Amino acid sequence: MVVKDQEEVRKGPWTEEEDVQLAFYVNLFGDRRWDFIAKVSGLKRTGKSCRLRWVNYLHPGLKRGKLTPNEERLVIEYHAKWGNRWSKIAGKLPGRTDNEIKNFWRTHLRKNNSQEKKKTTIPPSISSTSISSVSSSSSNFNNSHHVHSMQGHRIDISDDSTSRNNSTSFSHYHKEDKGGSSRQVCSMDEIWNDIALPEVDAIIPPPVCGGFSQDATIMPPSIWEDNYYCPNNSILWTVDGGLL
DNA sequence: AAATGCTTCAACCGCGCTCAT
DNA sequence: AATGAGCGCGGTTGAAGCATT
Repeated sequence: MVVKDQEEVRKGPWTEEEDVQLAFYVNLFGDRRWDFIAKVSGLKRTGKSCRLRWVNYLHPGLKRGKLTPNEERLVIEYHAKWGNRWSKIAGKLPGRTDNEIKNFWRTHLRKNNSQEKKKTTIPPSISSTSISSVSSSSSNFNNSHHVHSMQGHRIDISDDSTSRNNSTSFSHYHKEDKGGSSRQVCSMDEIWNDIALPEVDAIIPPPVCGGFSQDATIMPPSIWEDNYYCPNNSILWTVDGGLL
C-alpha cells in the first residue's frame, strides 16, 4: 500500500491561481484523466477534487445564479419521477450541475418542511411520492427567497426561462433507465463533451504559460456565450479566443 | 450596531461501478 | 477471472453571507 504524502494534499476552497492552473491543464489534456491532471498540473489536489472543481465551478458551460422558475419546475417534476438521481436530473437542465440541483432541492425541501410544519401536524416525509404532490402545485415553493446571484461572479446569464433554450438537446443523454447494477445515465462529462465537441478542433493550445497568473490563457468556450468570465472574475475570453 | 439564527453553496467523503491490466 | 486504479454519484458538512431581533 502506497501511502501518499498526505500533507501535500490541499483541501478547502480553491484559489484563483489554482483555478487558472486547473483550467489550463484541463484544456490541455481534456477533462477525463483527473488523477493525471492533478499530478502534472502541480496542484496539490486530488484528481477527484480537480474534477469536482471543474464540473461544478469552472466548466464554461455552467449557468450561474438561481434556478429559473421553469428550471425549478423541471427539478420538481424529475425528482418526482426519479428521486435523488441528481446527475440524471441535471442532465435535463443544461448548464446546471448535480450539486447545484441537490443544493436547491435540499434548500427548498427545508423551506417546504418548515412551511408544512406550520400548516399541519403531519410530518412531511421526504419521499418522492410526497414530492409529486408538491410538483402539482409548485406554488408551494417560495421562489422569492433564494438568494444571491453567485457572489462576485460575472457570468451574465439571463434569469428568465428563455435561457433554457438548450434543453431539448439534452433529453437524449439518458439512456434507458437503471436496469442492472450500473448507472444508465450519461455522466456530466459526456454531456459537456457533446456540447463542446464540435468546438474541440478549434481549440488553440494555450500559448505561453511560464507561470500561472491572472494573465494565463484559457481555452475559449466559444459555443456558450459571447464573452466569458472566469468565476474568479479575473479572466475573460471572447468568442475568438482573445483575452480581454 | 451587535448578536444570533438561518440559508446557501462549495467542497469533501464514502461507496459502487467501469475499465485496464 | 481477479485485481486495483480511476471516475462518478449521492450524501454530508462547514464557512460565509444574509436576515432578523
